Amino acid sequence: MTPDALAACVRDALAGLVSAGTLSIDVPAEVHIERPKSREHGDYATNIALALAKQAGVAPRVIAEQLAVELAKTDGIASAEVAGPGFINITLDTAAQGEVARRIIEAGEMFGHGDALAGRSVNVEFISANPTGPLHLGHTRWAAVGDALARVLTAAGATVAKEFYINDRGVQMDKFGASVMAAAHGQPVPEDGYQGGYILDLAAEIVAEQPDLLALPADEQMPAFREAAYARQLAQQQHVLALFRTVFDVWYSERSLHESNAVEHGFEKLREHGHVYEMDGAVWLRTTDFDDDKDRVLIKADGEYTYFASDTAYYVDKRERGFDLCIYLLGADHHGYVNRLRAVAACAGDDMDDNVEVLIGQLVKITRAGEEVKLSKRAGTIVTLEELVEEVGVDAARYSLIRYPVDSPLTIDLEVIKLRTNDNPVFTVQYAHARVSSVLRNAADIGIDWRALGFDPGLLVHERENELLGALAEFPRIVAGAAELREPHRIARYLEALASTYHRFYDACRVLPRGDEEQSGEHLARLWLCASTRQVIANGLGLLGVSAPERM
RNA sequence: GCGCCCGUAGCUCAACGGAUAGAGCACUUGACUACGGAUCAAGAGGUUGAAAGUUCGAAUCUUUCCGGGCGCACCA
Repeated sequence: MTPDALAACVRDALAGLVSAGTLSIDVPAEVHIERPKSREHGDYATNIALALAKQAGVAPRVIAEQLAVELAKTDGIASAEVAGPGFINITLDTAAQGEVARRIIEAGEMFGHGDALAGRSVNVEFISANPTGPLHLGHTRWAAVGDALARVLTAAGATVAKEFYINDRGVQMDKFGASVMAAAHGQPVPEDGYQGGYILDLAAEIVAEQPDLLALPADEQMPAFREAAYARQLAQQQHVLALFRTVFDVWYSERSLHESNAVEHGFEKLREHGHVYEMDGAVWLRTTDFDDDKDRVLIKADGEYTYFASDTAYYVDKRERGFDLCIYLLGADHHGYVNRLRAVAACAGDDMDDNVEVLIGQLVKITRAGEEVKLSKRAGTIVTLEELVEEVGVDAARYSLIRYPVDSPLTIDLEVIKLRTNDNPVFTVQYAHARVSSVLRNAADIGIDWRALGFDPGLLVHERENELLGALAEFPRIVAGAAELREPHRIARYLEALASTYHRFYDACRVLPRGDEEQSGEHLARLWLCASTRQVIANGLGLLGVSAPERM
């Protein structure tokens, strides 16, 4: 019996009361089933009687009493009791609870997957940095969270594409080119250029491979250096992200948007919907029709398209490529874009609540043993994605960035996430996986083929077994919730609780026969419980892009 | 000035309007003839920034303050 199945039982019981005339309500589509914090409150609890009291015009406890009687008759439910103001505390039959282990093993890697977002085609755009330098910490939070979000949405049934928009057009690119060119000539980079040491490295690489660039006429030389440096810097970003296990399905060049006339096309599309007008020699989009605080210019008085025009065209292009939900992950310094991006969707004739979502992530602060690491481009103390991975490893970096909700500012201590102790939650979770793997290895070594032998779920009667089964049964709901709320950190928090629950079980319940002890049904049932725990931890870590080691 | 986000244990942070606000670390005290002790058990630690409101019930929703972060281009 899973929480979802139990919710269906509660709905059936309500429908029964309604048709019998004892209750006068509309049977709700959703019944909230929760796992009580206190074990004294049974395996599951529901507040449905409290929620329905007003509509029914009856005291919540009265509804609860009637419903509890019905529920207690249901197969798989051992008891249903009314508590407090009208909660119903439900205890399952041991066997009904234990069946969860079988379902997990049968579903394998698919356990936790659902169909809540089936049929949705989702574009998740994140990072989208200029190709003018290395990816830094601000990008890194999204590299981890965006990738995990895409995995979670996929698990919820959506078709997902991860997309990186390359800002490869405009004055920043020219400054980048000019900086590299200056460095190649051994000159100081321009005042408003890019200062980092990587510029010198890029210049040296390019000169070594293409020395003839230095001899080009002045007006051809900067573009030549710009293009050579662009290619190398983009490749470097792609390489680093691949190491970080964040692999994009689409790298979309802003230039290509202009070269394919998509900007004109997007502009025409907006014009068709009637939100475009001219004023002071410029062409504007009336985004104030849809909650933006001011209208935005599409074409400047000098006839040039604005960057905003690219954004609108890019949105139209995504929709025409078949995505019905465009998710943008932006840093807090871009929160002013939220309303205008939503307005763009509305101006293009879309539903700004359904076709577009903008998630804002707060900034990341780095400390080392409690001391803040100042991030300064000029002083060269920027922490790059590559450096973070070199220092703490991919697993610790990804996990540490994912386990916090993105709407609060985050402080990460480099010393802490390197620790291989409980200070560092990623190791707690990975250790639990390694520990359970070890038990299963030992079982195989002494010749127990648990999978072939099967098990009796009714034997899992220990309190710690019950806790663990309950925690495992939660996983599909956790995944669905993380997808619906776009909050992958829920997976991490769940895994930490599951790891802790497993350790408590392990401490109290001997799994394998000792010495010359006979192998019993209890041993087998516990092995199935272990195997299903390993499966769920592995599935959860997989959603975060973190490895699940068999040994550590 | 206008707008968005945040404020929870000493620290880093959880908690889709639910029951006694929870974890980890740090602190105190226990459990090792160990299926991986990288573990477990127990204790202490809180006026959820403040005040009012909404309701059976508020850290969560509303309003007003206080404090912190970020943003308000015919830049990209």
